[in-house]
Amino acid sequence: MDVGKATQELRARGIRLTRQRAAVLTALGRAERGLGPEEILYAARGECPELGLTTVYRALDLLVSLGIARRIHTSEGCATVVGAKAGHGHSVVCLGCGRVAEFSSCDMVSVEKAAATETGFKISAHSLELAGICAECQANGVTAAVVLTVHGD
Amino acid sequence: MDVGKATQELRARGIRLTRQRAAVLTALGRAERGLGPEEILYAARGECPELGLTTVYRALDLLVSLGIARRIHTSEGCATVVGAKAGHGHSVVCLGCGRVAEFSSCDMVSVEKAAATETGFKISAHSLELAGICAECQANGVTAAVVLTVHGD
DNA sequence: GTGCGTGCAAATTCTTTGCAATGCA
DNA sequence: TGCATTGCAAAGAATTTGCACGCAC
Repeated sequence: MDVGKATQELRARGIRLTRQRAAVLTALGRAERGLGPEEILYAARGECPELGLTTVYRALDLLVSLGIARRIHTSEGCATVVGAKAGHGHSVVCLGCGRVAEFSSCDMVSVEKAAATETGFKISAHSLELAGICAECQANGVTAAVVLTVHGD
Repeated sequence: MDVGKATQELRARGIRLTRQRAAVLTALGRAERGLGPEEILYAARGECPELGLTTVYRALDLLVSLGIARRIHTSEGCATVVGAKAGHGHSVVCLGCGRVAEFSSCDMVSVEKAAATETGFKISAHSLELAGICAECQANGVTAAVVLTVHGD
């Protein structure tokens, strides 16, 4: 996530950039993994010690609704949040270390067409999340899914 | 979901088929939408009046872990459960009426390859959910997303 | 009969809300 | 300065756990 871009986005929408929100943005920007509310609180307090958990919840709702952050869904829960690149994108979660990366090249046309044929639905949106082993864990020989598994298949 | 197949699956694994579990299975089998724990409780009490909410939670955990049911993730929450067809499959949620259908033809090879190239991850699993308008809602001219939106994009 | 499974109630989380005080624009 | 935003504490939801009893196998 690009913190600079994100703050611009807030300003552009006339939303106040408070110290609290800046701290949450910084925490999300620094994290390589998805973070839960408590983790964000802890991480962001380095920059803004008086930050409260309530504010973290409110800031996350805001950032997610603006598309600046994205929720990810793991078997550990669905409250985890990562910073998002601009534009359409999806997450890949590392099954070894929990690291989250993003990718944007999701050509779902053929899959959506197949699903439409099979179900009779007119498809208009997709929610996609991949899981695997990140480059670093591959290098370290980590192969097993230890920490996280994605929901569904 | 095929309730008969599901009960066989339980027996095959040596798991007791109690009246409570049977009632939950029936409720899931009858529903065309995803159901939350309370809804399942209510629906299943027709068949098993003394059923408790705790048991519903426990039964759902069991069924999901066996792949007999699947959780779906909407903006309304992530506790919703549908019965699953056997084998690998994904859900399509109707944005008009909430109905859930399943499809199995998900050829993610090219998408996963693209993601692997972009992120350096070795992809091993995917979690996919589609949203759109079901055939019936299309026929009724329902076009807008009223009730549900999927998380993410 | 033997345990696994259950229901209830209580305990834990997790998340949201009310409201006075604060601080960004 | 004005009003959005915050922090705290308290309310509310959602989910889990402990334990004695009941029932499927």
